[in-house]
Amino acid sequence: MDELPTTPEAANHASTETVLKRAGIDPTPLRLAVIQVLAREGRALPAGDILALVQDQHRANKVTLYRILDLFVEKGLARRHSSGDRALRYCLEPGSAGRPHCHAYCLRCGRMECLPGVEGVVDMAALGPALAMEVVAVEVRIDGVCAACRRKPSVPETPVDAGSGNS
Amino acid sequence: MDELPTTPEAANHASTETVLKRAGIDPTPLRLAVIQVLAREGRALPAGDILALVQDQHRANKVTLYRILDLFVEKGLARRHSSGDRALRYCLEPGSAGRPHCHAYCLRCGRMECLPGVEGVVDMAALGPALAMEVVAVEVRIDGVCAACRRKPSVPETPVDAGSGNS
DNA sequence: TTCGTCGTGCAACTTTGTTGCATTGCCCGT
DNA sequence: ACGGGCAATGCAACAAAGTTGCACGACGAA
Repeated sequence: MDELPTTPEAANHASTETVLKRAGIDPTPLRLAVIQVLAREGRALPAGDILALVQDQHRANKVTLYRILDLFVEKGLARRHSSGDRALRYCLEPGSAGRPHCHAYCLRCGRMECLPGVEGVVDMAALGPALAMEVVAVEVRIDGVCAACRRKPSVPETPVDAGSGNS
Repeated sequence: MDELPTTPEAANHASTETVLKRAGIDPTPLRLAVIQVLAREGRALPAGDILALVQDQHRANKVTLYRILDLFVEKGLARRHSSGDRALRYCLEPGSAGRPHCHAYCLRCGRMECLPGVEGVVDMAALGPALAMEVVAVEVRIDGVCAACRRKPSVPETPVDAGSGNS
């Protein structure tokens, strides 16, 4: 299947090329590299990280990367999300199109994992009355400390906001 | 009452000064101006907007503003949120401390309104299995077009991201 | 061939936020 | 009153993320 699975073995040239073509995107080497990085990582990455990973194989410019990411977002292949830090993050739409998903952001290591879809998680009716809005998207982000980081000796590394001089 | 109500008439000097003191913050003129702007607006504002509003009354420097906002966040008076655009936004904790709330972000005019608390809106259990995380905060943002903007003739001004929606 | 378009690159720029350091004013102990 | 220290603020320079303008090469169509 070429439904953009995010498992590593699926991040091969053939399937990603098909995905690009079906989205109406010319599958250039750089675009293939970008989508393969996104598929391989399977989580929301800041553009800088994507660039670094792509540059492992290709000479690539950040402007071109931003343009490719914009194109992916515009064509519905990828999604742009805000994390707790300053950089926007990009991830593939896992599974079929248009199904938004939540994210888990680790305040300590900065990883942002994709979680299942937002349906059944957010009760839109619960905020319906206050929400006289035509809803386009729902962004849900869980901030916390991931399992891997909790196992670590908890070095206070001031990831986003922590100990900036308490009192 | 000095519980940080966000109604305009409550954004007076006396109540905000009390709020600051009770949070252990020395109520300087600038800090009072900042918290009064936040209380008066009652929504999540980017630092740039806050600075502009504060500067209507005070000479103020952006560095000082950022430090004041950091202090408010650290003391639990205000919250920092990411909007669809690049700037972080700040709003007061409406009501009592520690109760997080959702936001509605208008893609057209950029206003970000505060909505009721997140309890009852996000079903944490629904993503519990996938979430081996110590949860620190939950950020919920509804992106869409607010009622006021829908009534307008809909100038296509591509404010942040428009067409990035569902497929 | 020539033209136009597309993909990419480079440099310069903008926006947002941060850091380092100086200045001011207040409190406190003497 | 005096002087030291500290908290609050300001200024300038910096830093990171992202954007804009323009150039250049490849490639297909006329």
